[in-house]
Amino acid sequence: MEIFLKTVSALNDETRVLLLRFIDQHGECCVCDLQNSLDMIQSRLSRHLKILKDAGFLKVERKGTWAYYSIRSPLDRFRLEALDEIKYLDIELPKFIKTSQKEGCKI
Amino acid sequence: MEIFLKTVSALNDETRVLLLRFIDQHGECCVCDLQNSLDMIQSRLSRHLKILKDAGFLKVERKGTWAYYSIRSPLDRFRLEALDEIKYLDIELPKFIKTSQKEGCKI
DNA sequence: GTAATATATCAATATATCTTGATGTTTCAA
DNA sequence: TTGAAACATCAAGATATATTGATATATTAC
Repeated sequence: MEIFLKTVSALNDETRVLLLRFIDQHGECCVCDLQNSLDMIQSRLSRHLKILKDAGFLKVERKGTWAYYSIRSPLDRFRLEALDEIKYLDIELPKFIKTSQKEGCKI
Repeated sequence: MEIFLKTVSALNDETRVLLLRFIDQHGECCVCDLQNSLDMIQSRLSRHLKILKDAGFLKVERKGTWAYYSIRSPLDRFRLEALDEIKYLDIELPKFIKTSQKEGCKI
């Protein structure tokens, strides 16, 4: 029950649904990319990423000071279905603004 | 997005997960049956049933003063998956105490 | 009509969650 | 080792949600 509720409560926020959709669409993103692309302040973003990670949707890989978040794989059936459901929501997806590695981030 | 969040937030509560599981298991239940079986006060129950109904999981049929709640059919894919996920949670399901119609309810 | 029963809704309080700005931590480069 | 960048976490306030007891509505029996 606990795990189910953690999974569901992670989905229960518009910001996180957008994050999932965005990362699912674009693949691996670092936090500063997400900050730029989604126009969110860093603490807010960090919090939501943690919630999605703890709920089993995302994984992180650290490279130096960067943290790259991507969809965890494999996902179990229910999480996959959720992701699929989100894919077909009518969300206006912001453009991916990639700053990391290109010219440094300096957010 | 709104509908998805409504669906998900309906799932985001232990009481409602139990309710869904119970009604899914036993079929049509009236509120007083649920009160007896799940040992919940009526206002609390009524509120949660309304949330589940508004989120598309349940339907109500009124017979006289009784309100019979059951799983809405057909359910879309995501709601079905959610219900299925709930079915395999390790929930201790209370016994169904049927009072309605047998000898009147008088809760 | 009146009373009683089943259910729904409201109001108040308690609890959880989200947002923001400030502060910590880690890594890298000079 | 010092400074800067990327990220995480904390504290405070704002907002949302859950619980309870009280009240409202609707239906039935008399």
